[in-house]
Amino acid sequence: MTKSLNREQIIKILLVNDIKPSLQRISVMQYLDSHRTHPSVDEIYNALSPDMPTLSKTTVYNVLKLLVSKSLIQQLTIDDKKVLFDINTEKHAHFICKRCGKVLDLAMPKNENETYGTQSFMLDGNYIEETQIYYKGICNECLKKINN
Amino acid sequence: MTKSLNREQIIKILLVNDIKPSLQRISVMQYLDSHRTHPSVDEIYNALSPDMPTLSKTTVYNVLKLLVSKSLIQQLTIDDKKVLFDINTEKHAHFICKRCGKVLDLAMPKNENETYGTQSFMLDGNYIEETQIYYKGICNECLKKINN
DNA sequence: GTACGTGCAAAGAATTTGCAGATAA
DNA sequence: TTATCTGCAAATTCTTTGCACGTAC
Repeated sequence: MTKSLNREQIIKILLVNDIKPSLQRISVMQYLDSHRTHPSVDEIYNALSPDMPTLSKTTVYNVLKLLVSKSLIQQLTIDDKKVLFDINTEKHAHFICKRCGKVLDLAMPKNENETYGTQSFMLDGNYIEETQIYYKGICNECLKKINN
Repeated sequence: MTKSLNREQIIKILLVNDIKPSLQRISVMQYLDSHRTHPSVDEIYNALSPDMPTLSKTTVYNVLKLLVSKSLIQQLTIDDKKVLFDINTEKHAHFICKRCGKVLDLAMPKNENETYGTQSFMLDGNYIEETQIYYKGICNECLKKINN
């Protein structure tokens, strides 16, 4: 379904959004595109660091902030310990397992898709730019473990 | 609509939930009941501290954690700077203004109420205990300011 | 007296800031 | 050159932990 973006496609996306395609920015985008696991700043930094020895965490913070401001990626606050990131594609809800901490993508509830995701709309006089649905509970796998 | 709870009612709620009604716990509950503004730990501490000089922030953290674990209050992670708390029991969505940081209650989107709020249900094999909807954008008042 | 509750001080973790050097148009 | 981008170190903020004292049944 979702196909990984190649380097050229990522550069194009950055350019279209008025972002200079530095190596660091391309790398963060590429990482988020190929790892749909809602990584934290730390995970992204630790993953990229080996191949980019001079990379600093500050830069990862800077890049992520920039990408969020351009709506290329989404910031998730579902985990109260750390902020997570998700490359913006199709609208979906997020589920966090209270036991193992894993974050999963789930479909948006039915009959709501028209108002959810990244498009903007007015609600009670407020301008809504973003909608996030967070589910919290116990995941499939943890349920099995508990029953054993 | 929503009526403020008196001290006796709060004590009863705590007792029913197997919580010893200490002065600190009553005070935090009472504060959350009478201030439906989604306060942070700091705001609660700063508000109660003058009348309870020995109160410590650790205790506020402890009390809030306990109340959340008993589902008497809800923890909101809509603001990526700090965790917020809400005693409001009726199902509703939350909106945060990206400009002024204010958090407002908004109605749940239509045709969804049956699955949202605090009741549990299964979804894709996962056990959902909690559902939160977060809207982010620019509030009514900030929109007016911008247009001036 | 035993278990529980509270609160101080310290530790820990996540994020931001200030600034200097590197890079690119 | 002139802006922007990067990254180190330090600072800041939020939250948790360890532990000792207090309190209640």
